[in-house]
Amino acid sequence: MPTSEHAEAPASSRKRGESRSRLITAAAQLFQEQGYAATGLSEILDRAKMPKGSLYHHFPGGKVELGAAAMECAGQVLQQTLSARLESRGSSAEAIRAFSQDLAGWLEGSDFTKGCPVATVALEQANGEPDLVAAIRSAFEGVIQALSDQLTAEGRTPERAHRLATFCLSALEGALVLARTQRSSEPVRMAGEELAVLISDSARA
Amino acid sequence: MPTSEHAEAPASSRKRGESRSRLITAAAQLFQEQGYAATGLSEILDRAKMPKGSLYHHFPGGKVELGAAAMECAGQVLQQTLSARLESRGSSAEAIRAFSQDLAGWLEGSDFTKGCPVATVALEQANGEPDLVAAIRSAFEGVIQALSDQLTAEGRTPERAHRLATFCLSALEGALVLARTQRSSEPVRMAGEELAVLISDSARA
DNA sequence: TCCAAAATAGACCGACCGGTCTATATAGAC
DNA sequence: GTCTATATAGACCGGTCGGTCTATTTTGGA
Repeated sequence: MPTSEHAEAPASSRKRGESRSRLITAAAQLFQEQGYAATGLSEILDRAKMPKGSLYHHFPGGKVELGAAAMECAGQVLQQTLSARLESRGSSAEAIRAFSQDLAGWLEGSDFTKGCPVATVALEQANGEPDLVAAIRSAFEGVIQALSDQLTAEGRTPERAHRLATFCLSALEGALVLARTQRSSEPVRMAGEELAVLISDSARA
Repeated sequence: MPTSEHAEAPASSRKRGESRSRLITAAAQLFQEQGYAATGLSEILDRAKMPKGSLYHHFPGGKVELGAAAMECAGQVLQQTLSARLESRGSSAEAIRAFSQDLAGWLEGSDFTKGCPVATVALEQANGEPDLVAAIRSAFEGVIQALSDQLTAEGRTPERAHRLATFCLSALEGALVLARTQRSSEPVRMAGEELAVLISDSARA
């Protein structure tokens, strides 16, 4: 155990942060696999190996607050994965191709239990808890923005870039829906290919 | 057993069919709006104005059986709407454009409570009840097949047609997810436009 | 008309839901 | 060491869940 933890973050927040993030991770996984309503607090607590008291200590707002945190976290993972691809590959077309392979890998690696961590809750809560909707909206927005920025940097107009980025996310999200029901990552790989071609073509235009 | 059974549509099935379909319709609407797990039987019964006894009379398998019937019904609606567009418009590109406008209209007309009647349940039950998964899979398959047939008739190879049809459905499904969270039908209209262009281009190739 | 099947009606059940509450343990500040 | 957050721990609550069960009403064929 390190002797000094002071620096900028108070030492007392170390364990606090760890417990919080364990809860968020467990919740995000379960919501991703089976949705928000179908996931009971007891299930989350089991996976996080925590008592109920801790949950309501870290998230006084209960399930909704935890859900919002989980959506925010999931959105960041999505966005960071995409951003990493945008940096490592030069073009957005290649980044989308790689990103779709990431998604396909997630599907296969989880036996098709894990698609988009946000979409399941997005659909069932679209007209539900405002806090959840807000977190979900900003998660999607972040992904679109990241892609849109790159598309703009490649010479497209901001309007066209935003359209294209939204379309890419649409296609990948939908492909994840089909992929999970078909238990095949083919729709996602297909979508990645089609989008890469589309983006390349639109660059030439 | 009596030897009756005559004809194929006995009068006794009129009211029976009506009750069944009222339940299916109510269930399909609620599942579409808020998902399978979040919808209680009492809520379905309220909307259908039926007692619980009737539900278990028509659907001895309970919620799962009703859910499967609702998904099947919803899939047919989706497929018939698309098929109608495929017939009325000559080309698949125009049909997709019109179909996406249908979807956008559904969204706006319901204040964004109604997106794809199948997708919500598809995500939350992807690794859940097998009967539901089967109904959902065949619903999607029917839509893809209808579109794929038209694309093939227009001269594409069956493989290419199937790829393209899957991609179209992916893009529209994903667009519906974004549209509901953004409370705007723009993503759907955009997707329709992009797909129409894509299909037209692929015809020239 | 009469009757069995079909359909409606809803009370009732155990299980589990999200949430509250009190009690205990742990750790950093002084 | 002592004191006070902070965090862990889990019993407990009212409500609702899906599902079962027993009546009663309706209905169409004989």
